[in-house]
Formats: sequence, C-alpha cells, structure tokens
Amino acid sequence: MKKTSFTGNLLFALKNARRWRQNQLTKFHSKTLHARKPPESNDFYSAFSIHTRLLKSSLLTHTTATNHLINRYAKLQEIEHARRLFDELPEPNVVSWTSLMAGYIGVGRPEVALWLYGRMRRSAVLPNEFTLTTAANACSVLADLRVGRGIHAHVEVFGLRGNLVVCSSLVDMYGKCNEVDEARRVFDSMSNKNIVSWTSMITAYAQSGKGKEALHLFWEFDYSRFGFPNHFMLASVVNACSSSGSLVSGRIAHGAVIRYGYDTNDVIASALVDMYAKCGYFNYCEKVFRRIENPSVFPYTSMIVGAAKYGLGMLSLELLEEMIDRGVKPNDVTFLGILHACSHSGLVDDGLAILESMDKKYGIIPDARHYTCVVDMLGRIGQLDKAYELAKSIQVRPEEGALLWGTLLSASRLHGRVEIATEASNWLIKSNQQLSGAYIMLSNAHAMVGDWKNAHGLRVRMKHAGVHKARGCSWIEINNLTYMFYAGDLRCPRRNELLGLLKELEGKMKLKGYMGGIEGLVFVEVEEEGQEEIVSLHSERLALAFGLMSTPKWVTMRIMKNLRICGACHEAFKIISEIVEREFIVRDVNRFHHFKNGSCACRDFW
DNA sequence: TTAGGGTTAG
Repeated sequence: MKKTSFTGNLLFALKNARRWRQNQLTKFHSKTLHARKPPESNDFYSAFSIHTRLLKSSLLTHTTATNHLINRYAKLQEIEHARRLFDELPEPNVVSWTSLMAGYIGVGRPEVALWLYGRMRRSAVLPNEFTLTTAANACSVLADLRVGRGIHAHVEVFGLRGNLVVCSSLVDMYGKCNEVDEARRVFDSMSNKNIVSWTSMITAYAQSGKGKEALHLFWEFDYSRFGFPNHFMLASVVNACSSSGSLVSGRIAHGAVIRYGYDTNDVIASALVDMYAKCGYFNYCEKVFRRIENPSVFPYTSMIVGAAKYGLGMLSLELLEEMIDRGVKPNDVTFLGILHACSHSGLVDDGLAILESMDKKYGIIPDARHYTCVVDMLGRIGQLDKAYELAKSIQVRPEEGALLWGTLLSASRLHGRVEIATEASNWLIKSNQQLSGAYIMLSNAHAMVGDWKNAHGLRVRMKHAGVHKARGCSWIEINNLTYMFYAGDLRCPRRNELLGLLKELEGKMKLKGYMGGIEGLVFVEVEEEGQEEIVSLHSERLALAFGLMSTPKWVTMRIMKNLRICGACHEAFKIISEIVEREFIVRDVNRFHHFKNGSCACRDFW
C-alpha cells in the first residue's frame, strides 16, 4: 500500500489493528506453550546452584561453562558475582568480556563497560559485533560522543558496517549524543533495515526536538515490509507529536495507540500524558492517566509535571502523596517535577520541606538539578539572598552550573538585584556558558550605573567572541496551522490593535495581583533583551489574564524557545490569531533550528 | 554463551 502521509499511515494501521492483535496473541500463546524453561528457574538461586556445581567439578576455569554463569549473573544484576568469576577466568574470551560489559550497563555503570572494552582492546581478544553493539550502547547511555565515534571507527575497521544490529545501535548512539545528522547518515547507509532501526531513527529525531522530522520519517515507514508499528515505535511517535506541539497528529497517534491496545501501556500512557500537557489539553492528561490500572513512577511523574505546567501545584503534591500511598516509589525526576510545581505555584514552604525529605524519607540525594529548582523557587518570590547563598554552596560542573547560575541571573534581573546578576553573569562568562544572556546582563549592569565605556566594551567583546542573541519567538498550532509570533515584530499592519489588547490584558492581570511589569524586567532598553522579555511576558500575561492560573504571580508559561504550550496560551492565541494578518500563518515549519541542549527555537524563519 | 529501539525535568 502506498502511504503518502502521517494520517494515511496511521489510518492504515487502524484498519489492520484487529488482524495484528490476533497475530500477536497467537505469537504470545505459541511462545508461552513452547517455552523450554519456566521463567522462575532463571533466578539467583538457580544461578547459585549452577555455580556450586561448577565449583565442585572444578569447571570454573573452563571459559564456555563459566561464560554461561557470568551471563546469568549479569542478567540478574548480580554484577559482583559475575565480576569475580570473570577475574578468575584464566582465558576470558570475547563472550566473557561482552557479557560482563553488558552486565555493567545493566546495573547502570556504563563507564565500567567502556573501561572493560578498553582493557579488552589491549588484550589479545578481538571484539565482534556483539561487543561493538554493547560498547555503542554504553556510549548511548553516557551520551559520550567522543568514545562513540571511536566505536564507530572500530565498526568500520572490523568490517561490521553491514550488520543490522550494530548499525541500529550506532543510530541510537548518535541520536542520544544529539548528533542527529550523523545518526541519519548511518541510517541512510544501511542496506538492511528493520522496525528497530526505523524506531531508533524516529526516536533520534523526536528526542532531539525534531518532532516534525520524526513524523516525516514515520510517513515513510513501510508497514508492508517491516510490519505494523509496535509499542516502541508508537511511544516515539507520540513523543514526536509532543516535541512538535502537534495536537492533530497527537490525537491521531492516540487513536492508533487505542486500537492497537496499548492505551493502558505504562510507557505509552506516560508519553500521551506528556503530549496532551504540552499541547494544551490537561483534561485529556487526566483521562489518559486515570485509565491506567497500576500507574508506575513514569505516568505519575508525567502527571505531576503536567499539573505543574498548569499552575496546579497542589494537585502535583496530591499526586505525590497518592503514589506513595500506592507503594510507587518516586524517583529523582519525580522530585524535579514536584519542586518545579512548588516553584511555579508559590508553594515555597512545601518545596523546601520536600527538598529536606528527599534524602531522609526517600533515599534520593538532591543533585544540582534539584537545587536549581529551589534557586528558581526562592528567586521567584524575591528571596534573592537565600537563592544566591544556595547557588554558591553547590559544587557544579559547568553544564550543570549554566542552568543554576542562569536561573539565578533571570531571578536577579526580574527583581532588579544588579549585584547578584553581575555575579551570576561573571560565573557564566568564566565558565563559557549562556554567553549571550550573561554579556547582555553585564553590559546592562554597567549602563545602569552610567559606566557606558564598560557597557560598550562588553558589547564589542561579545561581537568579537561571535556571541549572538537568538531572536525570541513563540508559535502555536491551531487547526493544523502553525502561527508564529516574533518579539518586537512591527510588520503586522494591525499591531496597534494587538498591542492595545495586550495592554488591556495586562490591566486585568494587575487586578489579579500581578506585581511585575516591563520596567521590572528590563533595566535598560536593549533591543535584543527587550524583545525576548516581551515575548515571554506575552505568553505569561495572556495566560494569567484569562484567569486560568491558580497563583498567577509565580506561574510561568513560557512558550518562547521551546514547544511547551499551555491551554491558557492556546485560548489566548486563538483570540490574537483572529486579529493578526494571514501573513503570520506559516505552513512550512520544517526549518526549525535546534539547540544542542534539546530545547528548540526558530530563527531567521522569514 | 555475548548485542540494538520506547516514557518522566529544565
């Protein structure tokens, strides 16, 4: 069947869903009936008993026999047992090395797997396709591009570029390292492909924020050759829909998920909850979530984060309580969501109590990301000194510090704390992070005290360093069309009408207790910075003006520079779109630029 | 005897 569109592909899938499900059931029963060993035998005690037998018969120096045991312990995540057996092997072969490497990845220590690979390369044992796949997998987990490229080179050297599994793992590795073009080159070079390689490539696009490209690739996926999309692929497609903010595609994908019988699948449900939250339909999030019989930590976290986006911090806290009552253990990301929710709903005391309890009650040690949320929380309510002290007390790597000090910079700018903003900017410049914002901030700080020479000097330094400020923009999809809004764009012939509406909305917002204002956000009227702030204000203020937020002052609904769109903005933009000219409607959204960190912006579109 | 794809934050 010829498929020409995403919709076509999904409709085809829906039509064949029943046949496919029947097939799956048959396969499942046949697998169960013909299974040689019941799964219960594959546990630690059975491994231990084999271990004892090998020990008694002095076979622990026999490579093949011991490999079985290493592999079994590795799969059971009993890595210390596997390691001891390996260390005692007089002649470990490629299987011994690969099994142990895979074992270390399985217990969340991929760096040890790569270290073992290095040791193996220095020994007389040569890697095979299994070893290189495992090594590429370790690089994926670590997002280690440098080592990943080395593994790719070894794939070429050992003549394994034609191996389907090896190449799929390379596609995945490049995708996880955010080198999506490289992933595509490997994908295109593959003469053999299957559903896994296609899923890897679709996922690479979706996870790099290139949702449109992911969906385009999905259009090309040929069901008749590779079979119907499975739950892996559908989860990625749903993720691609949220990444592109495409509600229309998301709903169609949801239809396919239901008909394939995956709607209560934990992982897919998490992706659906996330998609509806990002596309502005929180009611749907709840519907999807409540259909899951026993939600794991993933859907709970998606819901907590979704509620946080809508300023429903109390709901996020209730969900945390609910999951704990049901015996679901929150993880580090759950707490990020909770702290984010507290920060955006002004629940500072709750947030601080949660931070305190993370380690004590749940055994999760807060890291730089959690502290960044707390700095954000304190910064939003103007407790800049506390936020600054906290930021200073945390030891961070430059990448982690970019977010931490960038957050502090935004908060100090918002509250007019020039001295803290200057400290934050200096940290960022010294660490070579977020240079444009830091330079502009420092320049503004000098300008504020009349030091124009230094203010100008910093601008010149910024130019010399090749640092440019991205132009802020927002976009929203309505009826399958994408509407773009640029900061400070004066080309709209009815801009006065639009600005009048914004003014009116701002007035309404003030009545609701909003204390901020343009003067509080921008110290000196600097073109680039002013543009960015105005855009962020548009979305935030519009959302607040519609009275959809529970605690307006702290709710931020930034849609600038990313694709997270809230329901309130959606409504607001619907109204605005009625008064702006058609030239603001953009049909081709394939030219999105993407930042390395996964956030997404559109530049130079016009 | 050893290998690949999906979800949650900012």
